[in-house]
Amino acid sequence: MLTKKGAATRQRIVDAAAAEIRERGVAVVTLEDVCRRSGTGKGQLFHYFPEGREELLVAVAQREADRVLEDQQPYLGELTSWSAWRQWRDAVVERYRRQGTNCPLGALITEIDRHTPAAQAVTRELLRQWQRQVEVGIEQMQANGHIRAGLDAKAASSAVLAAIQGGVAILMATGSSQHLESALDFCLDHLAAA
Amino acid sequence: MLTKKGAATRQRIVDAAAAEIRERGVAVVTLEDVCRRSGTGKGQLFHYFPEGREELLVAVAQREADRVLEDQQPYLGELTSWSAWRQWRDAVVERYRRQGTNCPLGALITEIDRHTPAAQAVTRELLRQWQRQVEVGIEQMQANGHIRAGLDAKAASSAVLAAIQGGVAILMATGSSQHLESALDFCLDHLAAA
DNA sequence: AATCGATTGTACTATTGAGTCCATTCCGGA
DNA sequence: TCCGGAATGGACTCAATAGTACAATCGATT
Repeated sequence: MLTKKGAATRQRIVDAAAAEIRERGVAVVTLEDVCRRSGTGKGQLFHYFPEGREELLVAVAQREADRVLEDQQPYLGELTSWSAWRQWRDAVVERYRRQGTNCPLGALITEIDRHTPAAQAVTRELLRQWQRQVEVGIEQMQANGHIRAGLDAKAASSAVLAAIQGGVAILMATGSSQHLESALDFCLDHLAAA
Repeated sequence: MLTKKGAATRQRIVDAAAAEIRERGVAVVTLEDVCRRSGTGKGQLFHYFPEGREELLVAVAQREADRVLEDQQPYLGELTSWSAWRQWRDAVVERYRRQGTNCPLGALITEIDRHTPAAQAVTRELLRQWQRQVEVGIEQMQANGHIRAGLDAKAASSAVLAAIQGGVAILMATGSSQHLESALDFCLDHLAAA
């Protein structure tokens, strides 16, 4: 029901849509743009995404969400020393700096979240996994005595996630990574003081 | 060139557009929806917003931006004691909780910022004023000895703004204000420790 | 009252873009 | 080789909506 060739075409469509959206914004990208860029036609697009545009956008959102976590590895998974935390911090800043003032995922969310529970699920799952990994990092630092054991790791990881999201949001709006850097440093300072 | 009656009509249009967008999302609101709700016609709309949809959206964004700061008063302007900071914190949480999972301003920004410098300016000006008021609050707390003088007020206010923005973003995505609260508490803790 | 610009209502146009249809081609297995 | 489902391409439909045209009305000023 889905040959190797078909899977490849489907992937080309998602890639093309993701690229178009990153470059020009979700609101202005049409299905024809996606077809042109992927070298396919409406036939294929609706063959692989029977629900049409919405279904394609969810697939793109999922792909972008996966990339977010991938781009933070291996640092995010190994937060066992202050130097590892700093490397992770730099990786996050660098990743979003490169992305510039476009936030494909953010734009997708504000556009489709309200209508499609599937898209909401993508967002929540991303946040959940991301925060969980930060939380594990904090617990490891507590285990080896670098952070006071009394600190609420869950609350602290919530704050770290919020700091990143906000820093990124401001980066999108202003083009400057200064807030993101200040916010992360502020969090690391407070963790180190604990 | 703009009578009292005309100004009132123009305002009705902006109000109607803002309400529709808050309730249903910017992507799905049409100019006819706005006309119907404001009791006007296309004629008026294009009379008062000759550039059409874009110009109207910028006006709505400006209005929403103004509300953001208004809703934090009088607390934001009087951050001279820890109890004032806590009241402000509660006002921010309450304000965004009420707004729920809709972020009219955020949605407007992701939809129109790329194309219209005017919209970018609205965002930046809001952030600038907001952060400046927080910074003043920190400086006041330093002046009366509640915060260590060595703290970099500009960096700290950047972090506070990012914490709020991120907390709000996560509130939009998940419906829970937990991250916003944790992030603000985390910031206040760190300020108090300084 | 006469005038003139501001204001208002509505019918109309032009475009765009999502989604459909269907004929054709490809390709792996019997 | 033949078959059937998967894959492909593109022309076509149809609805929605931004924006225009224009005639009618208001209301302040003289």
